[in-house]
Amino acid sequence: MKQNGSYKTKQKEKILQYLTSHPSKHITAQEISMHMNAEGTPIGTATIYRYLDQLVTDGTIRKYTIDSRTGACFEYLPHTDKKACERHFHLKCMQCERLYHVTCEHLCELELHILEHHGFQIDQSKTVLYGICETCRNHKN
Amino acid sequence: MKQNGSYKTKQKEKILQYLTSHPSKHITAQEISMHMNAEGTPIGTATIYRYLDQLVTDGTIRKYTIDSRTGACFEYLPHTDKKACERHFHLKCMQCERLYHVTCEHLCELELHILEHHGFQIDQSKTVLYGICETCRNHKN
DNA sequence: TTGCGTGCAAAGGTTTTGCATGGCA
DNA sequence: TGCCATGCAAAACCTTTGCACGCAA
Repeated sequence: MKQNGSYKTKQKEKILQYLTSHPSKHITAQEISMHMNAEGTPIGTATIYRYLDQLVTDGTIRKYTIDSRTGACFEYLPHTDKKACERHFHLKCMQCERLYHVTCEHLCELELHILEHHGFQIDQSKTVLYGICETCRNHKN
Repeated sequence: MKQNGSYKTKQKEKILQYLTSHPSKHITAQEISMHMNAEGTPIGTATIYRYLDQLVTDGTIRKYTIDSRTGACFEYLPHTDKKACERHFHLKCMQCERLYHVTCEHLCELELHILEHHGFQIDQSKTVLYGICETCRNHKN
């Protein structure tokens, strides 16, 4: 019987603290590494990746890749109340990095449609729609 | 005055031909390489990446990165008309990790609705809907 | 003590770069 | 003939893995 994440360590605490103190922000493994070096408490790369993997698995953070050149990004999901986020979708602005919570019947219809016509059951808590928000589009050019 | 892509070569022709013959399909640089090997006309990795970069820049193909583990994917955009609703969304099964491509007017309507009523312009290339696919739900205990 | 966690180094993979050669115009 | 394009190899990356040691419980 293998149980991951059963031990509490200083490394995990520091990494999670860094992630939670920057909610809705893109953070790479490299940034975490450099931050820890700057703090005088370096953490091995392997440890960082292993712990990030655990956090992704248990849903604490989300992993995505905008560009393969810069590598994967990780982002803390600030909603502790998972139920509160069950009934709405998330819109993430790629420019200002703000996260919008949208509750809309269109989205519920969409979910139903995809389930009925495409056989796919969407997990709203894991799904983020990426794009550009109104504010950023207005400020453009 | 530097001008990229000013020369027409056999390598470029073969790569573009392969991409256009598989519209709406995700193709990795590695797949192109292997395909060319199988065809008896191998093309250097660097050449493939350099040309793909050009095609992304001029908008002929689109670059996706669903998973940093497998690297970037490229996809031919069959329609130059941007307002055509022929693009598609991605459904990623969290269980079998398969990626589904869905072209559906409901999704296009959704995109339009979110733009008009929520002021948010979705970037389909970055957006992945997570959930469980039909096959995995049927196989569930 | 038990067994997970950590760090180091090495390996594995994708993508980029330098440089000489090849090929289009 | 000019250059850009190509190919090879090496480099530069990000990420994973193996192994011995450290540390939480």
